[in-house]
Amino acid sequence: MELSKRKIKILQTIIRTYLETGEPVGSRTISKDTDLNLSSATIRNEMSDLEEMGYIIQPHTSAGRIPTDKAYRLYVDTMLADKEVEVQNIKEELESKAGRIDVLLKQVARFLAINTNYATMVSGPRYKSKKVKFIQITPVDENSLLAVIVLDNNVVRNQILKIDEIIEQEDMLKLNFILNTVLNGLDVTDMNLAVIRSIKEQAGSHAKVIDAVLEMAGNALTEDDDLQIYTSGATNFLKYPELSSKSETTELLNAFEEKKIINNWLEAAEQDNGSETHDIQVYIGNETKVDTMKDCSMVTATYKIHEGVYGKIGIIGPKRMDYDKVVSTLQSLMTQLDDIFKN
Amino acid sequence: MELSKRKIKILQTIIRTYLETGEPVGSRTISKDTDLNLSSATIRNEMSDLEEMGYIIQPHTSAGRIPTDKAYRLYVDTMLADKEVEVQNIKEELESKAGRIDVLLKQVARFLAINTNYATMVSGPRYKSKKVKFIQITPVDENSLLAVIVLDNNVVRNQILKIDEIIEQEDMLKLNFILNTVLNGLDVTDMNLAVIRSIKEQAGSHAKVIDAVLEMAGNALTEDDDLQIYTSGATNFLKYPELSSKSETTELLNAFEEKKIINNWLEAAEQDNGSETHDIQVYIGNETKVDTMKDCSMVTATYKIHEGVYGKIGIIGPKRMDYDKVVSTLQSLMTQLDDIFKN
DNA sequence: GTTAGCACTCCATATTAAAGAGTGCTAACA
DNA sequence: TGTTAGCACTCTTTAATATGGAGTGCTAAC
Repeated sequence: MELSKRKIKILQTIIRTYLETGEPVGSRTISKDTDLNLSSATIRNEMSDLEEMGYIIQPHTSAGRIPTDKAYRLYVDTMLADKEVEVQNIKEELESKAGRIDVLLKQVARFLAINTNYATMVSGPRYKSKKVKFIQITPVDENSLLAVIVLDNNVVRNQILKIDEIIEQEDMLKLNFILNTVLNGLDVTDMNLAVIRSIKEQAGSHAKVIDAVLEMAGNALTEDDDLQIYTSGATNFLKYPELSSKSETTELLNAFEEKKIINNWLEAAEQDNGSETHDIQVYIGNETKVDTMKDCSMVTATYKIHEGVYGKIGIIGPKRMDYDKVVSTLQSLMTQLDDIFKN
Repeated sequence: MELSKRKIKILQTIIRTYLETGEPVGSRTISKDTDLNLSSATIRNEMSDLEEMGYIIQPHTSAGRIPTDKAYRLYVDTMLADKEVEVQNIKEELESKAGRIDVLLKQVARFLAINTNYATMVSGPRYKSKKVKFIQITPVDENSLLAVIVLDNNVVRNQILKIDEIIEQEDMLKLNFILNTVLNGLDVTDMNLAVIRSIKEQAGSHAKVIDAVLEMAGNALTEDDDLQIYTSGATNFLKYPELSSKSETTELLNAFEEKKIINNWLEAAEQDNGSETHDIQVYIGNETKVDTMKDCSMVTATYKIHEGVYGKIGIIGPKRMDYDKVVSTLQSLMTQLDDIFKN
C-alpha cells in the first residue's frame, strides 16, 4: 500500500495532536480538526490502513491511535516545517562568558533547558592529542613555586608547589630554559625515562623540583577526567507522565547525576543516523541504542571551537517531543555559538 | 507532666520503629518490641500522655502515632547512641585526589550519598578577602600572551590574551615589574582609577595589554561564581514516599540543579542551633528555616582546609532519617578529611 | 468512495462493601 | 493506684461492583 497525500495529512494531524496532548487521538478529532471535510467513518478506514502499515497503534481496543517510532521518523525526516524560531538572542550574554568555556557551556545547557522544557546536556570540548607548548616555573613566595603549563590546545594548568630549598634567580632561568627546550612539543608518550634523565642531568641540584614539575605535566597531559559534562533541566522529565512511571524516571535522573553515563549516551550517538539538517541529529526511541532511553528521543548537535576541538550538545525528552521547536532552537543556537567561537 | 524513664523508653521505641518503617506505630507493636512487659493498654495510656506533651501525634483517629519535630529534637540531643560506625576507609582514595580540591569534594559528596542513602551537597572552600599576591605575563607564541594571577589564598587564575602588538623581552620584564609592585597586596576596592592611571603611565606604549590584564585581575578578585557546589544522590529523595508527593520532590530536585539555591540553604544553617557533637549540626523540619524543606532534616558539618578557608557539607533526607548513622558517618569522615588537610 | 448507524470493547470514575488496624473508655483485678 | 482485658467506635485501605464515555469495526445505504 502507498502513502497517499490524504494519509500523510491524517498521519501528520495525529502526530501533531499527540505531541500536544499526549493522549491517543480518535477519528472524530481528526475529522473536525482537518480541512479535509471527511466524516469520522472515512478517517477510521484510513487509520486502519495506517495501522496496518505500521505508522500508528492503539494502546488498547477502543482507544485512539498514537504514532509509532516509524511515524516519528517520517515526521522528523520529511514533515518538519522549516519555521524560523525566535530564539531570544543570548549571544551577548554568552559572549561575556566566552573567556571561560566552562561557564559558557553551563549557560548554554541552562538556556536550552529553559527554552525547550526538556533535559539538556553539554559535553565539554575534547581534544585529540595534547602536547606541551609552554612551561614555566616562578617563585611566588619563600617556600612555594608556581608551575604553569600551556598545552597546544591552549588549555592552561597550574599548580602551586611547596619547596624546601631555595632556588636562585639564575637557576630559575636555567630550569625554565631546560624545561622548555626539552619538553616543548612532547606528548605523554614521549616523556620517557631517557628524557627525564636528560633533564635531571642538566638541572643539576634541583632534581626534586623537576620531579614535581614532571609529575604535574604528566597529569595535565593524561588527565581524562577533565571531560566535563554540564546538565540542566533534568527535573523536566517529571513533567511528562509517560516517563514518570517512577522507576524509569529514576533511572534517567540517576544517569543525569552520573555524568559519565551521559557521556556514553553521547558517544553512542555517532553520525550513523543523521537527519537532513546540517549536523543536527535526531534519535527516536530505540535508535538511541541505549536501553534506558527507549521511551525517549534525543536530539544532538556537535559544536566546534576550532579544528580538532569539539563537543556535543544533547536534548532529551519523551518521544513525543516538539521536534520542530527543538531542532529550530538548537539550530539557531548553534549559529550564535559559531559566531562566538570565531573570535 | 514529667518524662518518666518509661515514657522515654516508649518514645525512643516509637522513634526508632518509625525511622525504620515510615509507618505510624501502634501500641501493640511497642508492647511486643520492648522488654517492659506491659500490655498494649498500658502503653496506650502512656502514649496518650506523650501526645499531650507534644512528642507524638496521630495522623488520624485510629492510626498509630508518629514522632513530632520535638521528639526528633529530643532524640538527636539526648538519645543518639554513641556507636562507632565502620566507615570504609576512603582516606587513601581521597588522598590521591588531594591535589585537586574540586575532585576531592566531588568524591566526598558521592561517598556520603552512597553510604547514607540521602542527598548530599558539599560547598567548595570560601575565602574571606582576596588580594593580589603575584601577577605575571609571559609570551606563549607570536600573538598570544599568558597572564597568570595568584591570589593571596593561593588560588591561581590564568588566561590567554590575544595581542596584536609585539612586546620586546625587555618591555615584558618591565611590565611585570610594574604590575607586581603596584598591584601587590591590593584588593578590588583598591584598584581605583588613580592606580590604573599610574600603571599606564609607567607602562608607556603598552596600555592595551595592561587594560586586558587589569580586567582579568578585576574578574579574578570579584568572581563570586567560583563558589562551586557538588551534589550527589539527589534521586535518593524518590526513595522516601513521604517526600515523593511529587510536587514537593520536584521542588527539591530543582533546588539541587540550581546550585545557588543550595548555597542559600547552607548559609541559612548558621551556628545558631548546634547539637552537642563537635561542629556537626542537625536541623529538623522547620529548623532549617527553608520552607521547601519543612518535611526534611539536614545535617551539616564545616570542614576547614586552613585558617579562613572553609566549606560546608550537608546531608538532606526525610525527617525520619537515620540520624544515628548519618552523624556517625559524617563525624568519621570529617576526621579523615582533617587528617588529609593537615598536609 | 463516502457516510450514518449501531453493537461492542475497554478504560476511567464513582460507589459501595468488607476487612484491618488502632484507639479510647470502662470495669475488673492485684 | 497501676495494670489489664474487653469492646465499641473510627478511619483507612483494598477489593468488588456499577456506570458512563470514548472510540472502534462493521454493515448497509447513499
